Amino acid sequence: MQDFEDVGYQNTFRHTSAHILAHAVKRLFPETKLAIGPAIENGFYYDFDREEPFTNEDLAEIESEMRKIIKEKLDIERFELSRPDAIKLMTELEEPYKVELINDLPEAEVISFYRQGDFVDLCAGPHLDNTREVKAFKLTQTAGAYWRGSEKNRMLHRIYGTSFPDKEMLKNYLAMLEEARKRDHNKLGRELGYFTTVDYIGQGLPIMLPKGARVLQILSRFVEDEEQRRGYQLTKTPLMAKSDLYKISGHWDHYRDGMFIIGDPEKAEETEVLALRPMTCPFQFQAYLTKTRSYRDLPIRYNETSTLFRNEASGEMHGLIRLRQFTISEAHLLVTPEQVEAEFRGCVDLARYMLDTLGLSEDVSYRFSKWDPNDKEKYIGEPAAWDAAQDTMKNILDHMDIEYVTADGEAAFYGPKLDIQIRNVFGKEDTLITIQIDFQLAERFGLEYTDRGGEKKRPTIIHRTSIGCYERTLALLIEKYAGALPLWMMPEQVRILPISERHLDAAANLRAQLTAQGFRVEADTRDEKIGKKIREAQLEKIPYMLVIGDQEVADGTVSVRTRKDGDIGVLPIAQIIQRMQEEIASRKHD
RNA sequence: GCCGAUGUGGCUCAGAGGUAGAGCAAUUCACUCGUAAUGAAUAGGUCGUGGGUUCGAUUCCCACCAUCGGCUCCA
Repeated sequence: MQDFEDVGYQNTFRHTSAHILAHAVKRLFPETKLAIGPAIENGFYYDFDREEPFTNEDLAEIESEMRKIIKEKLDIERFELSRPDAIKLMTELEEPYKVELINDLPEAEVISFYRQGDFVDLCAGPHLDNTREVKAFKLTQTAGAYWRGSEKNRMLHRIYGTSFPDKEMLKNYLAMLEEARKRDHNKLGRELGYFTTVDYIGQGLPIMLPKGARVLQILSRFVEDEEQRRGYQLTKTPLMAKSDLYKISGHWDHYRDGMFIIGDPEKAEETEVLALRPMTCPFQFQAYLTKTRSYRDLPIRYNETSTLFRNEASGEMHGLIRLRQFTISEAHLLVTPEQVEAEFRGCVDLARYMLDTLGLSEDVSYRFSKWDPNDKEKYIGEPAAWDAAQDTMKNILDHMDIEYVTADGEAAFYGPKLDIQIRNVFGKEDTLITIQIDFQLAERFGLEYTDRGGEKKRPTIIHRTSIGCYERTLALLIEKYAGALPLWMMPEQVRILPISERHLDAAANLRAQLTAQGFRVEADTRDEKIGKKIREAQLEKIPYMLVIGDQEVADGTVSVRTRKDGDIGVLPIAQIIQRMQEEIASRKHD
């Protein structure tokens, strides 16, 4: 058997699985039209066009048909056809999507097909030799998906599945998914009391409960302090502005669907039209514009813990990951062309420092997001400015030890981005941090500085975040640590557990003592058995549980349990304080 | 926005066309307790919202809202 760790083989394996899926669907529902069915990271899918969506019962039926096809041990054969013959074959089989695909293939492309029994599919391959090799598979879900990924096209029915060379591997994979589900911030974050949502408040507008709000506060204080150390100046700018501002920035023309607009743009002559801010840039630029600037003043680094509002489409919201209102560690750096590289590096360095401190470094990858020169709707500015900004960024990236992938059409509307992508427990990727170079907005806003020789110049603008959007970061932290956040950012660090009523005073005293030392500490003073109090504290992932009873009161000690190591013994209070202080100071994470 | 699923007390879940249950949690009393789940009692739901069908709906139909999984979009 070949090595399943080999990505090439794995893709071949999953791709053949997709063909078996399509084969089964065609047997059971012959009127179904085939679209495409690739291997993906953890499995495969196939898109089908048919009137009725697939039900769970259909899936079970398809699975058993797939089992039959595998048992039939069908050989998989490749053959090639000329373009006219290929089109003829697919037309005969009434597969319009395949015909469309063939027509779009480049002139020189070899057009190949794969056959297994009575099933034929247009396919570049490669494939396994025989259907029997797919020993273990499972259809995991159905979903809608647009033909060729465009919302202008027809929505097809997609079936997702996964497959492995043996049953044990499938079982392990499904068990891993089950574990990931337990860490899902959207479930765990609610259970642990970090946040909630209310249907009459609306989508993408979470209530941050005391624990969640506390973590956001801890993180933002940490970020603001660190940025101050690195020469940033904090601003506090309005959450909304007149439409005039966004007309200058380009948001009005290029981002209006993404904004919450107050007032009626149709009656702009008579009434005020405002919009909640989707980004902070134009506001911080106004701070720059308050006086004339010299090259000696640059770089200027404005940071802000900035709440933004984006009118995301209704189906986009998800837990704390996609919101309509969120708060981001925002900054804009106004720099001379000579300073761009050093300042950009500084931004990357800060982002990496943040990721290290949070313990997320291993989960990220870097993406160089460029514009799409053909999409005039989405972007502002001339190709020359884009080329300059992209060349500058590429040059910097290539001189840093950063491995990155390039993505076309992922830029912001005003400039290219370095996106730091993070994978969550399910392997799903999102942008956590972004650093952008902008050669456009300085012109639009008339930002300038006087250069050494006395001439007026445009500063280059770096847009960046250091830790990303706080809510999203919290979501990833909850998943990363399964709710057991590192001590320094834990909303409740210590819980005191008096064994009986006669230890309540001692518990209150200890609580006061620890609070005075700066710990976030609570006491469980309910009339409950000690075992139950401990159990509940464990479920809440409280890092330190201090049990206090007769012996401890007499000796000035506490019985210490940690969520990680369990019972670590009876220690003098001073000693446990020192231990916790050291752990907090080191910002240790497991 | 599109496709699909879901929505019963704080949580997990039963239930059925005739006006709702269980366990855990909560409250009270007893027990004053050394690593969750002692006993007794009490309270808590117009079954997501609004229409419609029906003698009657939470259960059937429609619309809307929210949540979840995808697509598209995006921090």
